[in-house]
Amino acid sequence: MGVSVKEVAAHAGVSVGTVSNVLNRPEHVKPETVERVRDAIRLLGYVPNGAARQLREGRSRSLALVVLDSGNPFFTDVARGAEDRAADEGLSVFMANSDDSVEREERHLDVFEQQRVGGVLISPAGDDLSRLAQIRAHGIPVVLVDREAGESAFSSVSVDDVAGGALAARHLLDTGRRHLAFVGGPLRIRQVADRFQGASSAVSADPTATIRLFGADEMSLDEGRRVGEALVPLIKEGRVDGIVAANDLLAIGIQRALLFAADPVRMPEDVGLVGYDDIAFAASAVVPITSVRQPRELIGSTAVELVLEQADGAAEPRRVVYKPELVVRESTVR
Amino acid sequence: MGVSVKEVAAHAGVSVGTVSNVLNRPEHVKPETVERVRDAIRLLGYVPNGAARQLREGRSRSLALVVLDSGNPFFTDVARGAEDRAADEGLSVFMANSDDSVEREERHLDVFEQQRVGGVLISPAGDDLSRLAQIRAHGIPVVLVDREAGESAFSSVSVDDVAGGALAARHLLDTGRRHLAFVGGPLRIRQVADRFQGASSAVSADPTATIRLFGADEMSLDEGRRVGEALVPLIKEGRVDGIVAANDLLAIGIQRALLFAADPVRMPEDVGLVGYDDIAFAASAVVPITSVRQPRELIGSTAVELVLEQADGAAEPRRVVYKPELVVRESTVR
DNA sequence: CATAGATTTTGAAACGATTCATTCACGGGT
DNA sequence: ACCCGTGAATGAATCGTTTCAAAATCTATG
Repeated sequence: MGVSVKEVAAHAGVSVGTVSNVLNRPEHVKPETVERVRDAIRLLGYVPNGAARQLREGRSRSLALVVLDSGNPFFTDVARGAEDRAADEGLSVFMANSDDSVEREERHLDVFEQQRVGGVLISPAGDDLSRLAQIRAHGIPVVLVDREAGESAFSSVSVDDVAGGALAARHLLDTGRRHLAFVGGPLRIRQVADRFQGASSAVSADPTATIRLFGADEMSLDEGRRVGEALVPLIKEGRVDGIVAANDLLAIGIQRALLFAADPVRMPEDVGLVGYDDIAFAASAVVPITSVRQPRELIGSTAVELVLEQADGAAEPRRVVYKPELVVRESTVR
Repeated sequence: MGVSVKEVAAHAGVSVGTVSNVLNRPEHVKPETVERVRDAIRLLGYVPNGAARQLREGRSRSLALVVLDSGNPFFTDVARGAEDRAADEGLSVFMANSDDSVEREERHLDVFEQQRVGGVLISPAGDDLSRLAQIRAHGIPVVLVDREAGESAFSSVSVDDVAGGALAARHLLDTGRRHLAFVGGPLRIRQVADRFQGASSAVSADPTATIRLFGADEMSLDEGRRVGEALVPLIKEGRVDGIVAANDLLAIGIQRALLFAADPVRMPEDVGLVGYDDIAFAASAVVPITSVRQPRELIGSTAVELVLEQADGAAEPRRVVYKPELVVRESTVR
């Protein structure tokens, strides 16, 4: 069926060892021979068998990336960053989508573990990291993405959501707002809780300012619209003049509700709005929305970095935490 | 380093062959022995080495899915359909993103070919299918997704864009509109050209109706807004009363421009709007947008089906073409 | 021209699972 | 007591690569 080194070797009149050397250490082979072997490879259409190579080498030339939602641009960008960094190293990245399901995640991890991938970058679906500990115990480096390692001794790359929440709130205060609303939920999602905490602490630093939590059942457009409708009268009465949304979908929903109310709210005059994540839709909303941006590609490339660290030399696990950044648009200033 | 069948066999007091049988054909092994071997596996934390298995078996238990844009919900859903169907077969799916770049695609295909995946599902980036022909020549089934095979003898799964365009236009005509605008471009994208052609032919069947093409440089929100602004006066003058957008991003941009014009256009009263793809944002637009939906998960599962056909028994390549479906919302009827 | 040293090339062993022809064990029938 | 059949278990051969000690070849030098 397939063409193997053996055929190539025969065709080029050399030994299999030499073919392998041409493939992996051409500088140790006489240029003339390299030429001859390469010709044979081309002629026969030889493609090395990854399984055999991997079996011999013990570890594979690829990394696994398991994300919660492959449709989320956040993860798309993380993936891009990871792939680019991995390519520098001659590694490839297999991406898998757990879709927030623990079983799907489990299935993918099984495959990757059997495949003996060189490392796993994962944004875990549940709270149980024991499976990951197992994988690491089998010698495969694991790096948590967008989640701090906490007690567990994993390397991790994450973004400081407390700082992000503070950034958003402080910007609203700095632009003259005094009574903020934080929209987000459910609070059991750590990211949401952290962002709220950050916003709260920024507000409490200013005795003239207040903040109030408006719970959301999910982080969606429609939920944003629902909450937005409830906010309209409060804004009209001057009891809310700034809104921090826990993500951009909520923010967009909120904006729609405000702008399309029977008696529309003006933005940024009557109220300032800050979203979170800086998705593409935030920039092209009716009134472009100020948003907190996470260094997405950087997260991906750093994650690969940490996997590599763990791989060669069992370095100490490291936890990298990036600071988010504010992208100011017309929803808060003109 | 790793635990292999050998250790498991030793620990359970059986031969390696028996361990393998427990893994693959437990019904041929005495229940008592199965038990003993399973205990040993659990105790030692044995994980089969996929590379070794694959080397011996010749082909891998996984499929590759290469998409143009992993952020596009279309492909996310295709992937889900493919994964589910593959899981039924005990196969896993590795997803890779070519990001519309021929080199990225090339890199991924190299890896997959070396990995000897069981099949490749791909939405190719360029027009050159020779690399894919090569892969197939090496015994790996290839199925084109969202692109017809044309001359080439590949299996393919696609959706009839001509029918989709016709569906959109006819719906506008059926709801009383007479003068349509088709917004989309560039026309070298086959999908766009087909949709336009379908819309045109539907219109030409009705002598009282007209259709006019409004070119777009890209299929984005902002471009939609730009074209939308140009459409406002035409609608006001009654020279356009129905719009077919080549995708939902354009449609959303157009809607924004119309609703936020100095003298806003009413929808659906003054104009009807139909988008294409039925992305989530279409349903939650300010005025929810009627859209043409493609059977996305079905496309994925069918693609896997076709790969399997090609794999066992070298069946004739098949081309499956699905009909799209119209999802009616408030942008065309109240 | 002999030889040490450097450069190339060789080919067998190893990686870990599956396969399959062969051997083993155990009853039942005569 | 013997033979046969059936179900269970064995283990050597195999897949395609990489590695590395050893062999072969070449180069420079005395």
